[in-house]
Amino acid sequence: MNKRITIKQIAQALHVSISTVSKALNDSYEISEETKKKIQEYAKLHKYKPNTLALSLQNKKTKTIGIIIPNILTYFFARVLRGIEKVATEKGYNIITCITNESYKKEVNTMEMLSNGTIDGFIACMSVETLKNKKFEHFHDILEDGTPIVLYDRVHKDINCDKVVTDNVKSAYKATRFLMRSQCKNIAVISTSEGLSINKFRIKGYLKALTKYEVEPNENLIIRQDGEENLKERINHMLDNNEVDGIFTVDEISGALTTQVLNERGIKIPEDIAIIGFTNGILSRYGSPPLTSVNRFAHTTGEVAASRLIDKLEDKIPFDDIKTEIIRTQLVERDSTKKMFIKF
Amino acid sequence: MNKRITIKQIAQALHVSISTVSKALNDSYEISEETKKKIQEYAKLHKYKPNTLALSLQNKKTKTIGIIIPNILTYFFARVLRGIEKVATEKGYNIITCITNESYKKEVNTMEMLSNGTIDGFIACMSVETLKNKKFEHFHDILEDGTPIVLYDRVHKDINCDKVVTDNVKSAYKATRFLMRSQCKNIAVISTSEGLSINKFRIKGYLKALTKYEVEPNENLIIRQDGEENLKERINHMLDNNEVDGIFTVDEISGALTTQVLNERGIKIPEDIAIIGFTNGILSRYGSPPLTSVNRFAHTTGEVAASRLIDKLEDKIPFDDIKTEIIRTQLVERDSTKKMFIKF
DNA sequence: ATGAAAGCGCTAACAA
DNA sequence: TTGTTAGCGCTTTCAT
Repeated sequence: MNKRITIKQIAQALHVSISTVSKALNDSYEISEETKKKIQEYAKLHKYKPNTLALSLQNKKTKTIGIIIPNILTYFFARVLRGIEKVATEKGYNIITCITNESYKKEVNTMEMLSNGTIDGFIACMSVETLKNKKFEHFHDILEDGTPIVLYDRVHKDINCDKVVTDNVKSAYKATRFLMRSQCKNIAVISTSEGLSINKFRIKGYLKALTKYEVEPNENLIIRQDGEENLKERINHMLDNNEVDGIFTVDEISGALTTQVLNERGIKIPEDIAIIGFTNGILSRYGSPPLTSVNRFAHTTGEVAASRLIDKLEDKIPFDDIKTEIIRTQLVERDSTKKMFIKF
Repeated sequence: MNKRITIKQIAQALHVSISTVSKALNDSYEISEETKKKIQEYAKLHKYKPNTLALSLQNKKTKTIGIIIPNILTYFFARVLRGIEKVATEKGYNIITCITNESYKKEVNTMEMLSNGTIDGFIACMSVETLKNKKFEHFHDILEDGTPIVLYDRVHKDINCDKVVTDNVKSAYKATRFLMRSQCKNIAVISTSEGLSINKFRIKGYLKALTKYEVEPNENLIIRQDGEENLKERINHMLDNNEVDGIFTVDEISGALTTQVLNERGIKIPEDIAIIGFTNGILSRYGSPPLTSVNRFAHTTGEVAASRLIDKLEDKIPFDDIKTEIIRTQLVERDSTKKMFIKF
């Protein structure tokens, strides 16, 4: 079935040696124009394509990098992937993408599987499970083998490798301050997937802003939970029992769900309650109303991670030159926040 | 740097031959329990892992499949990928994902690149560009080489391979009929990315439903265009000049944008105007209000495609047994349509 | 029970 | 200018 032609077959057909064919196809100066031409034409005619596997085996380089993604349905990760993909392609690398579905086991399996010659390096984001249980053995093993890893978004100090992250505390601080400046007095915060330290950092930023501007934090205005079950009920409950005029939603889903609740209650956004979101994704952009939110430059995150890894693979950076890159965020103003500001 | 141990090194260390090691590691009956144990222990101790590349070169099978995705930010595709990923993993296959960004050139390049030993088969969705220009040479070439391809979502009859698709006409027909049953008299339809035949089929289904129930199609109620620029303006314009009480939006973005327009105009959904969407994704689910829509079972699409391909790779189906699988759709009722129905 | 040798497709040092 | 040979890491006959 497989009709792919090999160098050997060309050699036989043309009555030359294998190495002559190899050299001719690589346009070596050693080969006469005449035979070169003959061989190249024959190769073209028969659609010769070098076998990537054989080449990789030879060079000990596969020119492909492994990407570990916890959940491809998360818009942020999909955009990171795109960023990675872009620079990988530019630099002639393939990517092999694996989705862990937030499972520790899957993460370990795939990473072990790939680190046997299939890939030159990893760009990875840990699963929630891995992070919770702090089981990092597989990362240590792989790094020890000399395979570079760049971690993005979710990281941990116990893993000594390159990292690309968002400054969550600072960004949340700025978001909260923005609400305060636009005259919100009672600001709530909502966070799902509370298991992630990332989200904890965001709440930290929120608290920091309150403290800084001398607002007493109110635990009744802080909703933290793991999934999205009952979230709308909890929000309703909070609104029933508290005065709220601004809500900082720490992830996309929370933002969308909060919008739904406010709309259902007939509350005007932003006049009655303003909303500010985090991770400016599709839900923020296409919501009703579109949400003001903290834009995370997912694409840049992917680009930076890929560049860093490839530079390492190509020995432009020594293996043990470890760095953590912090990707800035930017507030994108849309219709869910008020336009009048207090200076302070 | 790379400390990965090879079979050869084990052989040297233990003063046995390479083939003995190979056999021992594969638990061959030819090797004495004693040496087997010795070798296996040594291998374990030194974390020996067989080199995947070498194995693939030998077997002429890589156990990896190439996935071509036009745009990873499209929720539908991301979900298909997940479905593929799931069955691939179950059956011991890796996937190597490539994003074409709807570019013909990128599609050709990556597919050619991969079809040289790197992958055993493809699961692909053509770029818009490819489909528009009807340039299918690369598919023909690859199929001719004996590399199987399963096409999903966007297909063309000139490519003779397995396909997994949605019945767009029928689904659109049902969606439109649903609106009519819920007492909508003047139903508009909105479609972006009109370049795709898929969307044309959906409009066809809409027209079919109208005709069937003796409603005269009105061109003023049909918006078709390629991107999302000015879409909101056009919708507003349509609403200014026509009586409309139901809108069928043929893709997720149209649905979200239509919702925004209606909300901005203070039009009540579904009392004044009902909306029904297509491709039940994140925007429909988390919109305000959540949209009733045609659910496309993206996950199933991916699963079916992967199963089919792998069956072929493992010779459970002959290469030239070609089939087109049609994945059914299902209407998911949410808050954007009325609950009262007319029987007809 | 163990080992030598050939080969998967290719490159590269060395010989001719 | 062309060819021979060894080797990348591994499996698999075929000897021993």
